[in-house]
Amino acid sequence: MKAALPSEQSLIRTFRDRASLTRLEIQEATGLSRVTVSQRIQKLLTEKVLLESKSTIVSGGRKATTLSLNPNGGFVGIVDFAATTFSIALANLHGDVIQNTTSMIDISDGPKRILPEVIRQIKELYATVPKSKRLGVVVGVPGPVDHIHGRVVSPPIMQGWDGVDFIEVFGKELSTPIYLENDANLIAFAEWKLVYPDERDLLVVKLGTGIGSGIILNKQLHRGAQGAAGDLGHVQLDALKGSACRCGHTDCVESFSGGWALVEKLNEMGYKVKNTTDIADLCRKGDAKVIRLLTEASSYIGHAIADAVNLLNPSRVVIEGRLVNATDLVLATIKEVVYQRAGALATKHLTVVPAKLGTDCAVLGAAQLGVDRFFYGISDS
Amino acid sequence: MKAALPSEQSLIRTFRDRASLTRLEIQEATGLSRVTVSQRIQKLLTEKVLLESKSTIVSGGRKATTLSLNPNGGFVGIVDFAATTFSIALANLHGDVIQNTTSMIDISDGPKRILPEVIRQIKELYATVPKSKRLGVVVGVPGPVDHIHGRVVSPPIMQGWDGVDFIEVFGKELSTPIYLENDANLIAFAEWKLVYPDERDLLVVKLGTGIGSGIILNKQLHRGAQGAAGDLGHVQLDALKGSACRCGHTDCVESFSGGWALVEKLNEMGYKVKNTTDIADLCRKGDAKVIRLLTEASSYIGHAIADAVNLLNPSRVVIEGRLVNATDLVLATIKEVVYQRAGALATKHLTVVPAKLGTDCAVLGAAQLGVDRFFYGISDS
DNA sequence: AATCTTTTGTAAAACGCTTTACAAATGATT
DNA sequence: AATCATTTGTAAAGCGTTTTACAAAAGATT
Repeated sequence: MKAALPSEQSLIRTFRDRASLTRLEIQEATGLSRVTVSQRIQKLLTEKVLLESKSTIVSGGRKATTLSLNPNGGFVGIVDFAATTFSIALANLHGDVIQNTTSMIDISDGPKRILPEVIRQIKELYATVPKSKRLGVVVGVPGPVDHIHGRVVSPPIMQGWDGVDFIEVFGKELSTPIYLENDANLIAFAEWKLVYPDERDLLVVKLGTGIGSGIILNKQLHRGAQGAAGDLGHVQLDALKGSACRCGHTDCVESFSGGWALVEKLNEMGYKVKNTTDIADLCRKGDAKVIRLLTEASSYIGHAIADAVNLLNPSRVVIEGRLVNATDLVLATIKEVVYQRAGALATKHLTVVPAKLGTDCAVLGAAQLGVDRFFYGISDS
Repeated sequence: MKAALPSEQSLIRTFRDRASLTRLEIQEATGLSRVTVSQRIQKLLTEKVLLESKSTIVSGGRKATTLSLNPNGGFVGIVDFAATTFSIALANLHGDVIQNTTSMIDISDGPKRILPEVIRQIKELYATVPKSKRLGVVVGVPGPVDHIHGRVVSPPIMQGWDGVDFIEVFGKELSTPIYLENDANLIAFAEWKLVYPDERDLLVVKLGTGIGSGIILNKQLHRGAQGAAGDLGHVQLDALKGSACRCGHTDCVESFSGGWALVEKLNEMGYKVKNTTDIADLCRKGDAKVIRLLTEASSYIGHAIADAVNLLNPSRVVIEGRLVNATDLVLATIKEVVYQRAGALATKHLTVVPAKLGTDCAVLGAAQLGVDRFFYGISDS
């Protein structure tokens, strides 16, 4: 395949932000001349990269024909690991997830027992897309990712996975580009691209078994020098004196407010809970003790977020997690603490909202990330 | 003046990073063809935008002629406000500060008493550069900057300056573009461009009367949604219970570790100190009590930096301020706390160093910022 | 001094895109 | 049905750039 013309590239790229466009809108968006746009579109239509459809735009003159990207022009494979599940999915160029199967696992069983089945499934799914339309596979993992070496680094909930070279393993099996990404970043990416695409500086906090965050700054995912950015859960608070965290430190926010810590505490208090879903259920039943604990936990989370707001001054903070919807007090407490502790200027126009997307958020984010690769090439997004 | 060709733009832009280049190097850097480079350079040489000089590069063949940007092709005016001084300076296209006069003031005297003299001085200096070579004036202020409206917003040490429209005021007087910038950002920009130009993610902490920081992320200055990013000084620590900060909150790092707080504390302890210079002198004399206080202050600063490192995962942290050089214990304590409290992955390749540039750092940063505007146009840097 | 290597200049052809100009399509308005 | 507004197509000329090809300059090496 010969290299595409620069005009063709930028023309296609305009379809990243808007699903359908008229020729005129493409002219404005790309800055290309009418002639060039006309020529390129004709070519792309015969190649079936673009599709034509009559629009309904009434403008007093000839109706503009609307163009949209053929969603079947390319597909992204998705492998998303979580603590207790993994998902194998497929997305098209619109970022629509057109296939998605989730299987239960215990991730701490380690790669030797889990990887073969994962590889079998993704191989089977990815084989269904024609070779020329394979854009790559995005792999999401619940731990810090070293992007240079393509592996997870000392991930607290992925015991036995330290140093596994995902890019090597999946790349060899699938012979396609592999993009490894931390799941908090995937969630942030999803909320950004699908819900708040115009936001420039966005902080997405993930409250789950662990506590993490994905950071969008200047319309880019910020990963940090080692891919460890966004580690909100291990901000240390003196108020938590002596509280041991699974990360090896003490006094981390997560050591009190992380899902695993709450489960531990509640079991000590005589409850029988296994995970955050159980805790959420107790909240919904109105259990005062549980709600009190969760409120205290929220206030510590608020501390960490307030620090982040002081430092980054985002325009919006999104809070994701099952517990956010368990009781209004979680979000209310976080908001209260953030507005109280962070600086006046940084909080003046700050919005703190719950996440809009649901449980498949990470898969959606992976789809968006994979699609981005198609539009913008190998570069970072 | 007609619009410059795109090739000319990108050709000139290569001189932002390297002072002198051969034609071959320019070809590689721009990706332009030899012919175009040849033609454009000839034009730029006759226009005296570029200067030619024999190089000493020995390569076994004809020696390459080295080209450099004529530093007198444009000039940046600089106004830098600090708590007790203001500087009026002029820089050329190399970013060299070729004029710099500093005057003593008390910034809390307010704009009505201070601005007239500042305007008189910058007007006089800026008038010395020919109209066609005026690139604009960079104004540095010790407070948060609202970039949209061009004013400082509730600056703690700039009493009476809240809401002053710097862009309006200086713009009208000088009829030239005005760029308003927070001084911590200027310092960060200077350390980045002049000392660590290859660093992608850099945190520069400024320890002075107040405590602030400038953040370089993804090779860009991160200002935040309201220009309030980098507010490290008002991270709140529970360990400082009840300590009142001048920002109106309590328990801020600055309320203990800021220069003003240390001065207060030492005076209460019976010392007679006016500013951080006095404190530094006491440290150098080996006063154990002062050193102990400063060490404790450093540990709190370390807490705030550790949080920032967890969140941003920069590859380097630079600490600026008079007190850093007062005793080795400041940097040592900060390092110790950061490495202990921040995550293992984020600190594994982290370097914490004292600032290389001296007291004129902000002016140097303003020069670099102004020069950037020349190279990259109106866009952010 | 002759040769080699590397840098630089120049001219001609080709390419991608823009500009300009004219024309046609298509639906709304009168 | 005639007119108008808007969108779209096409052809020709021009501009900036690249590619190709040939040549010259200038210092190092032999």
